[in-house]
Amino acid sequence: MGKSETRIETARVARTPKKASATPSRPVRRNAAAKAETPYHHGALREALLQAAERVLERDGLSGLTLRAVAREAGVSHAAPTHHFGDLTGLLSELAAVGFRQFNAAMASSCDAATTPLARALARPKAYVAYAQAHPGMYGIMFRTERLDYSRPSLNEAAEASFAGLANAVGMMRQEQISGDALTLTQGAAIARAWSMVHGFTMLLLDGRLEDILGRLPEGTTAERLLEAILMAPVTGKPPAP
Amino acid sequence: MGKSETRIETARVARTPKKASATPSRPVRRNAAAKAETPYHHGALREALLQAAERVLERDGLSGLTLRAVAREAGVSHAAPTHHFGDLTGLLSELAAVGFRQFNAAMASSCDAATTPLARALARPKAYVAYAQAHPGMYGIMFRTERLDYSRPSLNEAAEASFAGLANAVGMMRQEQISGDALTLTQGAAIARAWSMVHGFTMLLLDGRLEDILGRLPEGTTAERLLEAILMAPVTGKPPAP
DNA sequence: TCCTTATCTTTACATCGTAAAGATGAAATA
DNA sequence: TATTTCATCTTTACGATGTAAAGATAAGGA
Repeated sequence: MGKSETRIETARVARTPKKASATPSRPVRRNAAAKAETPYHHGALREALLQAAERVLERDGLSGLTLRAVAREAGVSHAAPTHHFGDLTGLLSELAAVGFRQFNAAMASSCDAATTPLARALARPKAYVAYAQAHPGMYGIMFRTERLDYSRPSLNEAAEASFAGLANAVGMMRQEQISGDALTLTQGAAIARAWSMVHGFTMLLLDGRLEDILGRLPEGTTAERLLEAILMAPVTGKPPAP
Repeated sequence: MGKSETRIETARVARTPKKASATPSRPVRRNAAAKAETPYHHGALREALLQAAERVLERDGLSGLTLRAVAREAGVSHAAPTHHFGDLTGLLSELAAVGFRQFNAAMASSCDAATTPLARALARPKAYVAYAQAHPGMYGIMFRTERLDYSRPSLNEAAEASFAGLANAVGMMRQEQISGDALTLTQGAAIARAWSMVHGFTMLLLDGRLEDILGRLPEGTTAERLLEAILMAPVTGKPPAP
């Protein structure tokens, strides 16, 4: 077990196995993304591991994202991540924090680009779904993993910002001031409804469970168009009969 | 590895290790649920494994549901499930099918019990969330696992029935006849909106992400009350201003 | 009665997460 | 400058898991 492991795990740069340092010049290490911003040879491992994790996630999906695979991708030993993240939960949590920041940035820039009130109202949910479609693995880390530690400041802060942005957008759409403290039932329901709808739509879409509906719609109807119809209906359509 | 495994895995009835069958009477086996309905000693293993899986899931959660744990719970060797389910995916898929059948039955009986039109409209989504709250592990198997094989007839059929029930309920609420073949964009949007909302609400609720909202609501507001408010608003409330 | 075959057990192996001990070099201190 | 300290990384090890393959065992038909 240990033997075969060592044989496979060392698919890296062959870093001076014992002490035969024939090249006293800066030992290069880092097979990928080792341009010049890594000042010394050890300082940027944490960041490198997070980038490697993102790469592994996009390449091999959620089930391929293991501690050892990330270490392999970064060119370090399989136990190296332990010191920086402590745990698999730690790595996933920090990666989820990265995802939340990307996610928030994408929604913010999309909202800023909108001009008309209608576009402004649709920009955020459309950017939400678009991010999830573009980064399904990352969205899975953020919302599908049960193994996240929200007591970590970075994750807590990023997720909180995401929620605040949502609540703010809903409040603006309802032309109300959201007092960060208390909420009326109607306000809370509006926020929860918006979040539930877009989150549920995204999950069902990523899981392929909307294919059944999309296939029955008029030829060439895209998921984005369906989302628009979902969002527009409660505003312009007539309410369902009781 | 093999030694310690054998030592731990055999926490069962000590079934005639080699050939020293001192008791030629029916070897009892099955430490749990071995009343009299297991006719012989091998016939009902498939069913027994599914029940064991459900037990393990409720006791140890989603992460504790492993092939070996299920076999252990059923009192058989760790490779026994392979012949019946082929794979971990197979076991999870069959278990998800069981869950979908329970789920559909719960919603159907809840709908039948409703009398007023309003109660009839709220019964299905409330039963949806109630089932998920009562069986979070099972709901996770059904909707959170990426490892399901929908080509299996049992799972495909049960999930399809769930979708058909939803579409039918939405159609009845809109007082329309759903032609099983094609859908207008408005119809598809109504179905997708209903499903997205209740599914998203359930996921956020199970993940504890609504605690933030629930804590800001008037004292003692329960998740069920919030769900009611979400569902009622688009009917009775005024639409959000553009 | 014997043999075929489905069912279950043993054994084995690669992989994973995690812990603990050993090596290594950057930085602080003298 | 020489030495020590300590954070960082590697080795080694262990239990657990999924899965494959071979061996045992009993049921039912020949």
